[in-house]
Amino acid sequence: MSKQAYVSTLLKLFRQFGYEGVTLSKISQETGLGKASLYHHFPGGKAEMAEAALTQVNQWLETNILQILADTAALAESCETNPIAKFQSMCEETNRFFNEGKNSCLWAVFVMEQSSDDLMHDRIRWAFSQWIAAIAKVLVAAGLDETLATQRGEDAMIAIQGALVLSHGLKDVAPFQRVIQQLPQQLCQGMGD
Amino acid sequence: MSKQAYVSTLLKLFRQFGYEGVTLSKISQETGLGKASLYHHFPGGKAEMAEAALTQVNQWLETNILQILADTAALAESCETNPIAKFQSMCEETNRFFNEGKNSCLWAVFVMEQSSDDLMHDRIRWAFSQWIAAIAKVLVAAGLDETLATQRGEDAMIAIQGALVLSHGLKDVAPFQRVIQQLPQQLCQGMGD
DNA sequence: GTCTATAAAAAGATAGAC
DNA sequence: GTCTATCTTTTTATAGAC
Repeated sequence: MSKQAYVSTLLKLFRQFGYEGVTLSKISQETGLGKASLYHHFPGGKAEMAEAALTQVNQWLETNILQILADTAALAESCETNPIAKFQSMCEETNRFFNEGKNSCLWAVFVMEQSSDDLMHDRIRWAFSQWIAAIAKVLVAAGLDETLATQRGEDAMIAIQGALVLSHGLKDVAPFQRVIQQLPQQLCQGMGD
Repeated sequence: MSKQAYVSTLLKLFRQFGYEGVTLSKISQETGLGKASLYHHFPGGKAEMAEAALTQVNQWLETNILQILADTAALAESCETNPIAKFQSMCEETNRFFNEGKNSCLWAVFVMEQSSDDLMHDRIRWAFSQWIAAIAKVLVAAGLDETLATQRGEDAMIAIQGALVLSHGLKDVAPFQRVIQQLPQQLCQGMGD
């Protein structure tokens, strides 16, 4: 089992139970590693394990979301008039990442629990900001006003995070599914359609 | 110090740190009660304390939100054409309850953390459902299609919960403030205006 | 109703053998 | 790189005096 696989297990646990809800015993059980072995891979203990999980999420954001949105190749021309295709790709990735709404968001869990120290919280804030800015940049390139573009980026974040909370609360992924499906249109409303 | 005051302290702690993040030591510190005294008031221990906090939130919902929305007096006539005043009252109450966006939502924290047992989760699901249904009922009374009305109720929940998450993530209450301010209009869009 | 004292269990973390 | 064994601290919870 590779280190990446261990981190994936950590991510699964932390986003499911929160930082305080995860114990080394659970981690040991899920990874199959003894506690002492966990400290070999993560000398900083539980805190370092949570950081590793956060790193994986932020890397997912960079690789699978920010890159798509910032991509100026191929679709560039049509995107300038209507970037809906980019937002559809973004939503597909997001839907997959959150397992159709059944997973929770590590950022939300850590932030709501106030378990993250200043350094972690800064990295979470960075993630939210970057995602919003990347959406806004696409919309500005398509001709939208900058203030409105940023607002729509925020609204997209709000919709995704809120839908995850509601779907978990209702034990029904339908709200999340609806949000994911409507989001591209909403982001592009009033544009070249 | 009355029992209600203790429960308010419990609510403050649980929504700030989550179920697992709160320890009896913290509770003892914040309430000024010794641990043994806490068990006098809440024989069921930490689980019962969390239930009491949830009860207080759900009672707030019934008293300050559901009642306003279901109220058929006074404003009834004008509300039939445009219920925006009711939604403004709802948003004012919500804004106060969440301390302008600086508080988190106990439902969201418990649900995301998966700390709540089936019974608690059912009470949280009830809360979400009732709030959504109450909004939808107002909109239906004002002439909106039932399916669309329910969708708008869900969207309101999504907006509130998502804005809380984002505002905490960004350490900036502006997104929550904007959502609260825009919500009444959004709920009533396309109606008697 | 509150306290001191204490128990019992579980938590995070380390030493040292293999 | 993984393990067993152990340590320390913290946590939940209780007994019993006042």
